[in-house]
Amino acid sequence: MARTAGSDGEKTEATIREAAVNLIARLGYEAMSMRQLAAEVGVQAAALYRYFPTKEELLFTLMREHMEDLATAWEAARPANADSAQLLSAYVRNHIAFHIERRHATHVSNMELRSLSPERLTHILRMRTAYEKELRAILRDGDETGAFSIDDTGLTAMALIQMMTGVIVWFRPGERLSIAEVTTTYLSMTMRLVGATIDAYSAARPFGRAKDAAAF
Amino acid sequence: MARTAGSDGEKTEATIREAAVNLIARLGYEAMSMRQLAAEVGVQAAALYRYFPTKEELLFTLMREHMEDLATAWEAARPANADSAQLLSAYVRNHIAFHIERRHATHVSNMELRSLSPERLTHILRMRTAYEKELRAILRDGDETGAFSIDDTGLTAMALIQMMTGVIVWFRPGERLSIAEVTTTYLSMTMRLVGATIDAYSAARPFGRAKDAAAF
DNA sequence: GCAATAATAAAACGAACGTTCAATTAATTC
DNA sequence: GAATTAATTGAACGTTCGTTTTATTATTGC
Repeated sequence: MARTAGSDGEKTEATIREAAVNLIARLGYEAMSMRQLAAEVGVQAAALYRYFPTKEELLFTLMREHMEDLATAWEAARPANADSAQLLSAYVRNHIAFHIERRHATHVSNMELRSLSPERLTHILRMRTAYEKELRAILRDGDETGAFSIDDTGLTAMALIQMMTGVIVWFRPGERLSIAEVTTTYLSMTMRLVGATIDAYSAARPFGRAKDAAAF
Repeated sequence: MARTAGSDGEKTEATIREAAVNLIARLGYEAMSMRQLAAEVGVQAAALYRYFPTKEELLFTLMREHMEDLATAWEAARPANADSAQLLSAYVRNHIAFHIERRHATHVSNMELRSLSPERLTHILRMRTAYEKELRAILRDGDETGAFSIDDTGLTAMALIQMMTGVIVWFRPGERLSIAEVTTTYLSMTMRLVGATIDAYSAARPFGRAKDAAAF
């Protein structure tokens, strides 16, 4: 009938966020109804509007925070005083780890862009572009200093990001490959792709050849 | 009012298919209404049901035919009596050309899988797996004969397909790069990625180095 | 030109949608 | 322990959805 015993706004909001990410990832934003989300949370649909004014605002919040978290993770993972190969290695490691850990949120951020209003879409795309720009800068630097040999840095950056993000499509934790094995193989493919010199390549991977990934 | 002057079933069906691919690619399957589609075709919503029994059957038809066309295109493009590098080169060329040419249909086939019933989803995934299997076989052969040097053929196949299909996300005809330039650069990246030997690499690319792509 | 058939319109169906509003109860404050 | 605030319910609103039914007109075959 009304306020329920033990109800807590903060907890409810966190539960909504979590349930929304999972439901949208599974069903898609348009296919998920507010009533379905409410049922998952264990609440009536009207209660959701205490935390998010509209369905689209809920989607936008999930996406914006995901992009913010990605930027924060990269800032923390970015090594100081590192050469091109080390920077690229750190970028790849962080990207794969982050996206595997947040498969559902990534799925939402990649697939539901068209459900955003133009202004909100621009906001998210700007954050995404800023993140991709970091990779382009690493590739350009490496190409100029001779650490890499790249035909087209812009195109290569897009190819790398699509290749890495694609992991979430097929990767399932606990199956044939571990996260460490996948990361090592992707690092190997990345270094080959950018034409990294052997020295730079080895320096960025001090733990042996890719074939030994299982030893991680 | 009823049957309109000059109306023709075959033409109407073709128009529906075309409009549906474009609308679904732009708005998403769930967001596109049958009334919207009908308006685009220039017909009342009820008329659509003369050609497709349900909305989902329409989606499935678009996807199935897209996958059939992809398989057919590869059969035609596949060279006989070719070595691993030539086979891989043909696969990459065909994949990129096909997907750029049918950006919208590819978008639909990749993004709207979750709107299919389990049986129809299985059907489409089976076709997709069969197509990907061809690439895995090429990579395995090349690795065994020494033409390539690959850590994990399954993982590499997925990475390559995601990288190549990703083209449709950012490529716009008539902008900075031509299809030929994009294809050449992707070929170069692919050959590096699989660790192709220089000989096999050059043999598959008789028109010079990737940097010369603009001359195409 | 008349019968048969193909192609469409117009209207309606029930169900589901996002959202709002008033009422109600739990927790907090003083 | 009364007043205030926080959290939620239940019912309802108008709209839109996919789909069906019935009637009507254009085209085709004889």
